[in-house]
This record gives sequence, structure tokens and C-alpha cells, in this order.
Amino acid sequence: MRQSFEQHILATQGVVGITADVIIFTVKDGKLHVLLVRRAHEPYQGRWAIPGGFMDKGETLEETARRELEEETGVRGGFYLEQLFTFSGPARDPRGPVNSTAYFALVNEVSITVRAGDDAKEAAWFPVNEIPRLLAFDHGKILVYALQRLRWKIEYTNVAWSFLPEHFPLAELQSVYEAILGRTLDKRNFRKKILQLGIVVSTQKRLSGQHRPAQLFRFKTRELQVAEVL
Amino acid sequence: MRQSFEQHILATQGVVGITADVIIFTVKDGKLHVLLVRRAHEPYQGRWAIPGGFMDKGETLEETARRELEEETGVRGGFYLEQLFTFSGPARDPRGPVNSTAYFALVNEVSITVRAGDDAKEAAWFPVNEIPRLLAFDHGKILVYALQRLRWKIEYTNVAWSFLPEHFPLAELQSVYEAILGRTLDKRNFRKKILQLGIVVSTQKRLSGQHRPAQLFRFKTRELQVAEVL
DNA sequence: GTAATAGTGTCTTTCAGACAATATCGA
DNA sequence: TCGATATTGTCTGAAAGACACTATTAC
Repeated sequence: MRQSFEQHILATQGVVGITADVIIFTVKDGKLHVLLVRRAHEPYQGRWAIPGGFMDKGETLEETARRELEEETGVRGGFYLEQLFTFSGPARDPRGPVNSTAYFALVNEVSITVRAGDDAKEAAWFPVNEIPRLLAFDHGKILVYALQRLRWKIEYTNVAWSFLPEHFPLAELQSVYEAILGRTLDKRNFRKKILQLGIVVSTQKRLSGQHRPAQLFRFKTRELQVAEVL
Repeated sequence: MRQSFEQHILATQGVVGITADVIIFTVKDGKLHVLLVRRAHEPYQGRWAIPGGFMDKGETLEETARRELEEETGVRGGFYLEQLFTFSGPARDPRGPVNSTAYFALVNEVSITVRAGDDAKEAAWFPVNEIPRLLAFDHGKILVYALQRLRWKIEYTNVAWSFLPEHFPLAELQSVYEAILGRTLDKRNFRKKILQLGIVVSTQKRLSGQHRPAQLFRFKTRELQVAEVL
């Protein structure tokens, strides 16, 4: 029975590669960045690409995505990962049909150390408005889609926690929002809204430079919560 | 080169079945319905399931989904189709690993004629709150997810067009919203909001029974548009 | 006291939501 | 004129968005 099932699959759909690609975002220096890798092999050798890799036997797609994320960044937790879309079709990869399920990951800059994975000879952060025009495969399209989703997500949920350390001043939270949305926000209205939503709670003070020290906050929960932030 | 790519895939990921499953929604008799099929073969023979099928060579997943949709309902256009999520993992199907990409389709009741497809011996509409407890595979979970997404989509976009004919009275649009959201809406507030949004435009009058005839409206565009309806 | 950042309050306008009476048609 | 459905407006409360000054610290 198992045998005939496999044969049926091979006969009707053929051999299809299955990959998980992970668009890894972080906020660095007040700007939203994406992690790209330079491809070490054909096809698209030398082009920048979204990190990804083939599914292994017995894995789920999410496990593949987590594995790729760890290989590239070394994060061990405290990040946010969400499935984005599955891209398919015979023409995406010259080697043959490949189904790629894209995920996006949001990581805190300080919790990671970038390193190039297997199939890549180089990995680097790119500010989202300085991304190379030509990426490998259809990765340009995928990136656009991921950005849209991220912008939506940051406005309607509490995911911003994934970019921040446990404790942070509100000004830093605001700058995360500004980096992702690409516009400045009014400080008073922002604080009012965030505090009234109750997604953060205040804690102690903060050591600081030659100016008034800021109060530190933390997120009430570091799991996805729907909340109309903006 | 092609050969070694296929061999590499087979060695590392094995043979993975790829299906597109389509959750087909319609509004009938003022209630939201889902189309289910009764499985003709093992596994889960006799159980109700979401219609779906394996991808063919050279197809995209969306083409597979459209094909399944047409097989089951005969619709030829005027529907809405959107990718939902890709479910994966070695344990979903006893025959072996299967990646299922779920789509949801919204169709106008009158544009279709239900018929059982290949792998099904029967197809039927179920009101969403009278769905059999035990569905095949993990289809119960998938359905819950689809319902969430549909409820979100109807509140924030103009997709309601997909359930309605070209011309319709506002009361019918309202009943679509009520069927999907599962609560009644105030007529005055609903009309105010919809008209002010400008997603529908008025046309002529309507022949009717023994009461005041209603004005007919049509959607300004029958393509997805973001609009905060409710 | 100065430089630097943190923190706070009011006003206006818009919109969601509650609520009930009149209009028009066929019979 | 009755039965049935269509159509319309007002009020209230909540929240978004514009806007500028005071507070606290290190030096």
C-alpha cells in the first residue's frame, strides 16, 4: 500500500522540491533590516537571496524554517515566526518544480550572531530600502509580500515585543514602530495609546547619560495578541 | 544536472504528496454553508472531508485548487479564491507525508451545481454550525482556521461581492454579513456605513412582491479591496 | 544653568453604536 | 386600509489626531 501510494505520487506529480524560506527581520540603528545570503552555487550563484533550505524527511515545514533560522542567526528562542505564503509552479527554479513556503521571523538584534549557512557564502543585513534590485528566484516578490504583512501585523498586534529586549523605554518601542511603518509618530499620542491598551507594564528606572532617566517597561505577554495599536 | 537534483530531493526529503484542499463557502437560506465530500476510499473511507486533490505535473497549487473547485461545483468564474495555509508533517496522512495547502473559495450559490468529484462518493452543503464532529485527516482544524479568516476578511474587505449576484438589494448584503458574523446588525447603521464607504453604487429598481420595492445596488468593483466595513 | 531626553493634558473632529418613525408598494 | 418591506436622522460616548510645555538628570 505504501509502495503504490509513492508510485502514484511520482507518476502524477513527479518529484517536487519542498523548501522553507525565512525572511528574517530585525530593527537595527532605528531602521528595519532584512537578512539576505549570497548564493554559493548555481542557480543564481552570487545573487542575494532569502535564506532557505529543503525539507528533510520527517520534518514539518515549520521545523525546517526554525532550522534555517537557527543556522543563519543562532537564535534559540524569543523570536516570532509565522507562515506567510506558499509559492509553487514549475518555472520558479530552473532545476525543476519547487514549492517554497515562506515564513517571516522577527528577531531581536542583540540575541543573534549572523553566520552564513550551508548553501551561502555570505550573509548580511540590508536596510529594507537598500535591498539589491535583483534577487535570486522570485525572492523580490516574496520580500514585498513579507513587508506588507509585517506592516499590517505591527499595527494590529503586539508583535513588536519580538524586536525588543525584556525591558525597554517607551521611546525605543516607538522607534520600532517608526522604523517599520516608515513615518514618525507623535510621542504623546503614542504613549497614550500604548498605555491605554495595556500591552505593556512599567517596571523600574534606568541608568542613563546626562539627562532624565527613562522608565523601563516590559510586555505583559510575549506571545501574539491581537490589539489595534495604531 | 536535472537527474542529480531529483536524486538529491528523493534522498533527503523523500516522496511527499502535495495536495490543494479547498474550503468552499456559500451563503444559502441566510446561513453560511461549507461544501464537504464523503470519502470513497481509505484512509478515512466514509468520513466527510474538505474537497481536495493532488497536484499534477506542471501545475501551480492555485491551478490545482481551481481545478478541484470546478470539479466539485462547476463554477467558471465570479468566485473568490485565496490561499490560507500550508499544513505539513509526516503524520497527517497514514499513507505517508503529505503537504496540504488549503485555499478558501467564496461562491455565489446560484452560479454552481454541486457534484461529487473523483475521490468522493457524495458531496453536500453543511451549515457551519451543523458540521459533523469527526472529519477526515486534520480537516476539522483547517475548517476552524478558514472560518476565522473568512470572518476577518468580511469585516475588513469588500469580499462579500463573491456571495452575491451582480445586482442585489442592501438588505441581502446585510444578511450575508449577518450569516457570516453570526449576529444581527442594525439596519440604519449598516446602510450608513456601507454607503459612506462607497464600495457599492445604486442602480434601478426591483420588481417585487406586495410591498415597497427595494433599490438594487452593485459593487463598484468585484475585486478584493481593503475597506473597514465593520 | 545648560544640554539632553522624559514625561504630560486639552481640544477638536470623526465615527461607532443605540434607537423609532415614515414611505411605498400590491392586494 | 392593511400587510409587508424599504428608507431615513439624531444623539451620545469613545477614540484619533493635532499640538507645546514642564520635569529630571549629569555635568
